[in-house]
Amino acid sequence: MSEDFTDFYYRQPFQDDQRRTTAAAAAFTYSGSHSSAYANNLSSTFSADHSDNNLQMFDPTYASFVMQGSNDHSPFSAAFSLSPSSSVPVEDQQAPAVEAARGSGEATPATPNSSISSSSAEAAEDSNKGSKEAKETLEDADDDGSKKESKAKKKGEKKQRQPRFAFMTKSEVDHLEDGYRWRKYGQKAVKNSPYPRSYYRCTTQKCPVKKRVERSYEDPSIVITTYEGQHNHHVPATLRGNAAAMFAPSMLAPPLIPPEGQGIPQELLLQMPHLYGGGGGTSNMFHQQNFSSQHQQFHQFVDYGLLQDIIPSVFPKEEA
DNA sequence: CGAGTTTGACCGGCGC
DNA sequence: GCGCCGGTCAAACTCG
Repeated sequence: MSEDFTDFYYRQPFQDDQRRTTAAAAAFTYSGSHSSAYANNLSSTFSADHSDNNLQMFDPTYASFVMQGSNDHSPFSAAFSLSPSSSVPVEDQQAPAVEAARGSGEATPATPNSSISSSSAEAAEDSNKGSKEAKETLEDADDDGSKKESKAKKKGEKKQRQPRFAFMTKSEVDHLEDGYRWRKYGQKAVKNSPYPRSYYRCTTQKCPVKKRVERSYEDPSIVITTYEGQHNHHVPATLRGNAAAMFAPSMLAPPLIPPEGQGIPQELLLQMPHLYGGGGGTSNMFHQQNFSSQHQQFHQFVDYGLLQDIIPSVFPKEEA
């Protein structure tokens, strides 16, 4: 099905962190150009990660989403495609996931429904991070000055891991504007990469959302942005231009719909349940079509605010 | 002066 | 137990 992608720009799962790669789930790709604050000719790969609850690992190439064209003025086109986990001839892109799976004991070919154990590595990270995030949230909640005390205090508790969404974005700009305001709270060198990873928190009070931004060491033109958590507020209205007006309340409670479709990546179901009509088809449900026929699905997807949240200006405003 | 960034220290988990 | 590592803290700093 990869042949269906005429404008397949870039596609590969996480490669910066093998452990996270195991959880890098559906990836779909879009490319387009626009003239906002973002870099022109931007293309992204999206991955969703619900690694802490019943992660299902599947080929990150399983689903793809391509769009081209651009902003308000220019013509716009989009394509969406789902393909069985076989068909992507770009071999190196699945290497990290597979290797990571091997690392956890089994060379799971990362097919949908291979409910994974692969998350073992991820789970390790999860538990690791889980407690930390627990502490964080607690600190946010009770603003006593002594973080370390409270952290030790509530050590036992584990906060459930927030859903994570990662985007691989071809951009020269590290920190992509997404409509929210972020405060950087850390930066770390990334192992095996010359590029550091930056940590951001949403500056809105009590908003738990964090994001990490780093460059792919394999392709420095790729920026990997990982969002974690859900905004509990709307996009600040103060942002440049009319950008804010275009934002949907993103990541605002993405619908957690029980996966019914067999063979459909759970992550995709979680994000785009409407696209599957509750069905369980495993074959290509969407092929590249012209924009008009795709637009509706696309728009529905946008309504969930994920991509729009990240790169809103790529999305068409409104259509007649 | 407030908001955001930088950066070294620190913490907890994990593997050896 | 020790070292490594990812993630976070927080003081100092910069910027508007």
